[in-house]
Amino acid sequence: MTPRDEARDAARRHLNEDPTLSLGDLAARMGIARATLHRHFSTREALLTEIGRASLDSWEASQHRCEQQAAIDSGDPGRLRACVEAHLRDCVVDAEEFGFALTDHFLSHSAELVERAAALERLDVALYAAAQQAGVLRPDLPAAWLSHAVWGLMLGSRNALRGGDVARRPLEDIVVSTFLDGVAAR
Amino acid sequence: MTPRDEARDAARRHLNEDPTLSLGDLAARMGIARATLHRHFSTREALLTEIGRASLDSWEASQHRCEQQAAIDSGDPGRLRACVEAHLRDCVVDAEEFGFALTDHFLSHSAELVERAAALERLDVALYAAAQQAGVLRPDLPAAWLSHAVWGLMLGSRNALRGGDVARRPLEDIVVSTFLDGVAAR
DNA sequence: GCCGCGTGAGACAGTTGTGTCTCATCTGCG
DNA sequence: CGCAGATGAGACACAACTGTCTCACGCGGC
Repeated sequence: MTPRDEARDAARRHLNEDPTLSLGDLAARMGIARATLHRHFSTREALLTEIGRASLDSWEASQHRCEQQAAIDSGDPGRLRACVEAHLRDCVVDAEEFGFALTDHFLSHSAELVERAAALERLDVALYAAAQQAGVLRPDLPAAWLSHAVWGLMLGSRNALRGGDVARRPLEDIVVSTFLDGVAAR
Repeated sequence: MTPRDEARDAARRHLNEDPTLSLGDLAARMGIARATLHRHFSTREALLTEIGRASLDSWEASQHRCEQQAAIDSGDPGRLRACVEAHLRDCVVDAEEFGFALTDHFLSHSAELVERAAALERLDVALYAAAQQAGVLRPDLPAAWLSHAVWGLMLGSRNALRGGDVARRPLEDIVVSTFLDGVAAR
């Protein structure tokens, strides 16, 4: 972990708290001089891009960890179901750590990041589609919608956590169960 | 509809497209002079607050329209279920029209709006809790979480729509069904 | 025609954030 | 000790946005 990476992670944590922080305020909270921040990241955009990359790295790592592509190729229902659930749990963690990036205006206009995110999202959609094919997920919903729903639930889980409305420990189960089973009584 | 209200709605539409618009760009897109915009709304905050109020008005109107308080008091499962569903559909419409307000940094820091939103949310949470009590919704999830989940699905539905991944017409059914029934095959 | 009102256009100053630069200080190492 | 590299502190210019002001124009009512 280079000093630059450490600075990036510290900046991410503080920006996750308050995305409106100016570089001056951010450096102050990080306990370093603004000049030092500029030495690591020449511009604000460079810093945000770096954080965005780290966020996509984490997303991609989750896809690899649950062997998403292999699960898709296998078509095995059990494997697909496990993959969906594991990925969902990772998403909750990412939402907690990178949440602000999900709605940041700059990040959602950076061509590089948008393109890479789109590629990762395509694999997620492929996973959902394969799970539908295998009878794991309902076939009557657009696979792309499932991806948007997960994204929304990520934001919701982050807010629930920050608002103190749901404890951290049961959160993942709650999100997974809400997504898969719905909230209606049966 | 006063000229001020018309200006507010026009501004809302354009800010919904691009929340980063400066007042100069916003006025240009509205086809009026920046000075005229300032005559209607003395500051940017005044404009945003006004839009935020309109958004909360719409939320409140939805609660009245489906007689939310009466449904809660009645404890009638059929009524509660209808109320939850109707409210959810209204939320999808609001997300489409006011979506940017859901993640706007200023709006989520305005004491007036935050307080009023909290009051409206309390009634929503009461609805969900009553629906749980009546056996309409699962009792094992925190009622506050249901409110966060709806909020997240609103954002997700807005994104799905803007991304062209889901058509407008089936969207409400999709959101309602995802929320209530979940996405797992059965 | 004349006047009042709202509007467009543009100038203006103030504020804030940003990026660059300089200089003093500190720290680790030879 | 002497030095190289990194850091903190602060000055500086620049850009963007904002809020205020003035002035000219056009349009409607009297």
